[in-house]
Amino acid sequence: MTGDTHRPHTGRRRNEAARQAILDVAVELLGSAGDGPVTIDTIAAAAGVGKQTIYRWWPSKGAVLLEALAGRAGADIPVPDTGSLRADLEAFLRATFRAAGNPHTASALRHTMAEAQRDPHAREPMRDFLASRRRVLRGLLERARDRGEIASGADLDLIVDQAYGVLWIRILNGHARLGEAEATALAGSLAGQARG
Amino acid sequence: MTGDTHRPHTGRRRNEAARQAILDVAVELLGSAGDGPVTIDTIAAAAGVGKQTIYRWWPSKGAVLLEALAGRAGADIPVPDTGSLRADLEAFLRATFRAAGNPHTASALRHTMAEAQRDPHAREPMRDFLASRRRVLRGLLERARDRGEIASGADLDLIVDQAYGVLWIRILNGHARLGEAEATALAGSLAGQARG
DNA sequence: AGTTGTCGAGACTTTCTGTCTCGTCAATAC
DNA sequence: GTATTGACGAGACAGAAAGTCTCGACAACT
Repeated sequence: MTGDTHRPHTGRRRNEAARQAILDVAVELLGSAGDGPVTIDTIAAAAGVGKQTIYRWWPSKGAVLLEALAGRAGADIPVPDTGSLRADLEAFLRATFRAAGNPHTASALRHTMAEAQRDPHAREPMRDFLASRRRVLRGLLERARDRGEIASGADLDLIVDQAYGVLWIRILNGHARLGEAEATALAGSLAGQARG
Repeated sequence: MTGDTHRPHTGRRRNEAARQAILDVAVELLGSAGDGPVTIDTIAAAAGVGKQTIYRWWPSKGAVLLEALAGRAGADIPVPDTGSLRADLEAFLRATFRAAGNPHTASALRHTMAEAQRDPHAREPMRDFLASRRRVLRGLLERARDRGEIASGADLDLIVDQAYGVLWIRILNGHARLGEAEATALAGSLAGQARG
């Protein structure tokens, strides 16, 4: 990720402060844009930046939004390793659901997922982002499997998708709450399912 | 649903053939629009209809797409009632995953879900559509609970969301297959979870 | 001092949504 | 049987937003 150009690179250097300001503003707008859409002009204006500066470094709006999201979401989610599947699952899902239940975060997730459906440049970053989140949960399950708490033939990816599936469908459709109580119930279900 | 106006209603009547043509074309375009977006002009042109005819009967593009989707999806999904939770779940999820795994249907579902995130007029129809699908699965679970196959205190809505959550996150993110094998595995997991 | 490439700013093009207008046509009222 | 009413197809129009292009200014390297 750290830029090491092989050529000496003449000319003015990229303004990292502007780059960070763009991402900061994108996260901010994504979180507080329940009503209107997040536009490039709004981002540029709020970041004190020209539009071309954005398009010089990202191929599309969706790419900016995805990088902004990936830089934040998941930052505050611990990776528990207590030695108990049930306890690990509960801690992880409670933290995850609490974060995703926050209206700002939920708004950001909704907007970015919608953007990823229409912007090809956002599809792969979104896949990468979700893959990184899934990987953490899968690692937790693998440790439980190594301890013998999960049958060795169990489909861990299916368990992972059940957990994040509940999260995403509730964020996108908003038909049910997404809080710690739901996380605890889900942890119990999944742990029981894995055991059987 | 059948229109019974109280006033005699003078003037030319609504063209039901045009209405149906619009919905047919919308479904068709939703399924085959992997690349570009589905636009109002395209729908109007393909249906041989003026744009205003669309906006006279639907408040927005999203409303058209949602009504088109709701009219088709779920039409071919049986509601099994074999007396066995495991068998019912497997039959239902296999049919559901097979339908959703079809590229045309998957494309339609992705587009509509994205549209529902940005178009307020599409949010409620989408909620209604998903609620109707969830209701079928929940009914299946309730029958199993009445038979004693599921603990009476179990959170049926959570089980429902685990099933549809897997479906939606895989449709939207495309990181894993969505076929009958996956449906069978999921049915086994959920049935085992409910039993415990 | 000259070259190169970024900077903020903003005009511009393109695409799409949703509105408005027009002349036409069908169903009811008189 | 003619007038009224309102939907019809067609398409011009306005507004929003993405993404491109150009400008003069500025910073880093030769």
